[in-house]
Amino acid sequence: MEYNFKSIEQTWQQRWRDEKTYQVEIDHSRPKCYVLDMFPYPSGAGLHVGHPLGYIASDIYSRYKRLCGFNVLHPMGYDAYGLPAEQYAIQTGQHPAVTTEKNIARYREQLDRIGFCFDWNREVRTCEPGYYKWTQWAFSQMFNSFYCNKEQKALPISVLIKHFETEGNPGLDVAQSKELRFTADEWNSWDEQKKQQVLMNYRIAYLGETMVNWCPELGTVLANDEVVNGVSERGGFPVEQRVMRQWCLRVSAYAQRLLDGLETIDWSDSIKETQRNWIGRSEGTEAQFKVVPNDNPATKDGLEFTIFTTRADTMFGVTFMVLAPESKYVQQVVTSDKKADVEAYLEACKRKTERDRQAAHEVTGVFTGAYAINPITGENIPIWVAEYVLAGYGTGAIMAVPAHDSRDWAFAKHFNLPIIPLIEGDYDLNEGSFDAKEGVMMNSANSEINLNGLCVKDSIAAMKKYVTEKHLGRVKVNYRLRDAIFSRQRYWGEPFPIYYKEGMPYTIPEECLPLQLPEVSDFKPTSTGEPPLGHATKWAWDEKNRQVVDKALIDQKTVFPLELCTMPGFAGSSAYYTRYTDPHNDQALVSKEANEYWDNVDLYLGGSEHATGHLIYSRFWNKFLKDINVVKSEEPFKKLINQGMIQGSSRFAARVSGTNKFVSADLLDANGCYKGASTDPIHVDVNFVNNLDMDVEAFRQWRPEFADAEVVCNQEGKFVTTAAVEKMSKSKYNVVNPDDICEKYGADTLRIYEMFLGPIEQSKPWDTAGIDGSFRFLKKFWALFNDVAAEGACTKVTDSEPTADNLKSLHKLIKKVTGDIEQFSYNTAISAFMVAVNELSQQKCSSRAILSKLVVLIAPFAPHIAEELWHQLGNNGSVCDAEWPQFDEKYLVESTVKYPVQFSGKVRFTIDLPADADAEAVKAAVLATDDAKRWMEGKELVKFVFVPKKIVNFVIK
RNA sequence: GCCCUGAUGGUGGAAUGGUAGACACGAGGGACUUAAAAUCCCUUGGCCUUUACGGCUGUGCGGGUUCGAGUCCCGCUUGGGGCACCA
Repeated sequence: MEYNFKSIEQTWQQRWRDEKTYQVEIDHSRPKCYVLDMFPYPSGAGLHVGHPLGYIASDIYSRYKRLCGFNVLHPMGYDAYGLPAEQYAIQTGQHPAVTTEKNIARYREQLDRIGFCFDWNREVRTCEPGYYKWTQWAFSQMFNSFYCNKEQKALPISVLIKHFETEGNPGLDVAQSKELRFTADEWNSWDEQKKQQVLMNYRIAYLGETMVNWCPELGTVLANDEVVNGVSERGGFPVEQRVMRQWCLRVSAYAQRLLDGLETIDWSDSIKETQRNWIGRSEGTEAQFKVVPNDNPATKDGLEFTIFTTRADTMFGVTFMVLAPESKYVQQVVTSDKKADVEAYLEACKRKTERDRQAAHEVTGVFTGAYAINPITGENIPIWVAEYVLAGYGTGAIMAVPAHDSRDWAFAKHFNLPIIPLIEGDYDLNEGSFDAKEGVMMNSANSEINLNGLCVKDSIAAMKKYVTEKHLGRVKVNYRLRDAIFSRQRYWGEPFPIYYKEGMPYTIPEECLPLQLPEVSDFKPTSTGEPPLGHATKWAWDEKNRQVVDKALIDQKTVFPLELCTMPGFAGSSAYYTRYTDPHNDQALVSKEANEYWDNVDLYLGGSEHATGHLIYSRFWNKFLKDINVVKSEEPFKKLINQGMIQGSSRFAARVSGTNKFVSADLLDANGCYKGASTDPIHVDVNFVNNLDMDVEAFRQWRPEFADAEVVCNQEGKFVTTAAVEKMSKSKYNVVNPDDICEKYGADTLRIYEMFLGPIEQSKPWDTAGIDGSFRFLKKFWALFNDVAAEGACTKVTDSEPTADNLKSLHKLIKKVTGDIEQFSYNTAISAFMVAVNELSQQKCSSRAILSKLVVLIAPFAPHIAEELWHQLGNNGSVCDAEWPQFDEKYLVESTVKYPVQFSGKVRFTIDLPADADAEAVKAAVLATDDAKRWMEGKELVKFVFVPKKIVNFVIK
């Protein structure tokens, strides 16, 4: 019987569907294991062979865990809302709901062919009302919460209101947009609108007037992680800074918890480091500087401002101060004679885009005419304004120490300001500053404090203590992490459950969710920032009747306008892992029971490109859900593996420049010229190139302009192309479709080959040529059971007793494969299979006992062939419910072991020794050999090293 | 500039500090076949003398630790990624 992968795979995929083999339920008799893939955007291009890489890896792990007795949750769904889906819809001129539906169907079809063990009963789609109800619900919860720094958790906003009513806000330690001061009496005297305004300062989901990344081309604002090098991540369109009223999530309140949590999870160092950089914790000191009164009225009554520094030790070297152009202190300190200069400078700064500012790096600035008093030295130091100081970080003001900060140094040099060295050592301050946080202090003493002679680390500590005790400032931690901008002026996203009464936002009652996305006449974004939901006619909230009504009714007393923006892509993807554990629940995001059992994700697979986006937002979202007692774990993803990208391997045909003449690459000279004429490499479709040999006929048929091209082949009549590794993409004609591979080789071969390609975390190019090896392996595997020439199933299997060699091969394999799967080293596991299959076929192993275990071992990797053989062997049920074979050391014990024997580091001979021999016995046995006698002659034994089963080593003199 | 990662044959890649190059592709040679496909066997890091089951050399470069280093330490070169006028 031949290995007919096509019918095997069809049969079993159908049976898995019919018998709901992969449907799982809570089962308290078994431990759970939650294995998750990052769900895909159903893009219009469909899957290429790179996409399933992570899915295959997680599928193997899921199947393995199931065989080990775990109740495995392995779901899949679609991240269908958001920019990519909408952009695709706009490009194709169709409604995003239609294209999304179509793309999902295509994705599903492609995924099904590969034989995954997803529980499709738990599928979620972020764009379905039953799903986004809970995205909206979570948003409402955030709106109705604030973050208490003392308890380090979110609390209901009602707690805060109660506090305001009785004590006002002094003494509160909460996360806030800006510092406010008011008493209980003041609070109680305010009207509803004013109270709502104040509360907005504390809500976790809040409406803020902030500087945002506005992308005119996409017609929407973008979060920081969606902007790369000043252009949009999607599309690469320019992004400008604008102040807009936007919904924001107070992610920054969770900065410390996001940082601390990294210590508790099993993620790669690089991705943790990326998140640490993104959070950007910086511990330093805030210090107050008094402004010397000048002719600016604001300075009359002892104006002071606060700076932030990580180098408190350098306060003796401050020679000037710098304010950010946007700092409110600029207007308050500037003297009348400098006012015009300063205004001109601020105007010039405003005109620059974020991108100009990032790229230019020129030294610019202007003197305000004002002076501040250095609290340590008492000296007057000039206050400048310069754009190198950022308003958004720290306090927007710095003390400049040009001797030990390169930016301050460049500024001082440019404007000829004094530079005072504070650290001993031979560095040249004419060349640059000495920035390193090391060395011994000097020039740093007054009557109260003396840092001279201390090292930098100690003097930072000493100065912090001094500043705190003298009430000159305080220890302060700053984070780079900003609040997430949560509004998008786009159509295809979750509507906010928000309506506006007297200009202030209110949430739609929980029972009325979901608030469904309305139909609109035109869903395209506008460059002015008017959201497409503005076109919706039935888009107003009737507060009394608790329903969505026509906008025309807004004149009525109880009908109010609804929010027009929608939520960003990451809204729906932030808590989807929780929803999978209880996907059909319409009473809660997740039931207590489901969360108690399934808890968080044990293994999460996905690309590292989400390090500063989804993986931060999800962690934030989960922490919030924990604070409001919806989930029990602090972290959503215990272990994370970032699969590498599969790159394309492009092929090029050389075309003589300016002609339609193609020349085989081996006929070109070293400069790529053919008979003196230069050539250009032209992308050709990899699907009609075998290795480097191009099918000329297929090439001619490929595109009409090549149909009558002149093609010069080499002497053997072949046309040779050149190759290069590039991103897999349509425009490079290097896309390989998994469907084609499944058609030609089968899903099992595809799975094996993708895993065999290399470590899953590494990026590597796809090369279809190598797949034959994996296909051959499965054919050999099949041939262990079936005589290909004969009729009938499992004709080669007998009930004979396994031999010692059979058992050894099997148990060696069990040990290796088990260990490798646990470590996600699938490529080496497959190598071990190849070795084992070769050994067993050489041994002519026919033992049912051995072979049925072999089938279980291969099941995670090649489930279809495993299922087929499992049944041919006469088993009932699915191989999925078999038991993972246990490894037994006793079959591996060898009677003798070959040892390489070295004398003083050099290998000289090998010797057979009993496997259980101890060091003394080995030493005696080796020394008794003729070789050893020769090497030992006239020498003295200095040291003897014996590593069991590894090596025997004599050091002689 | 700071931080994280990687560098091993023609290629993808193996190697708890213990015989570097497993396994696979490709290439070369051979068997079977009218032929092709499929299958099977041998060779395959480099360089020497081929008389061998032979010698030398070899994991980006330069040092070090060790009886022994691809692996550990120090200093470089270089690819990839992150952060960045963040005080």
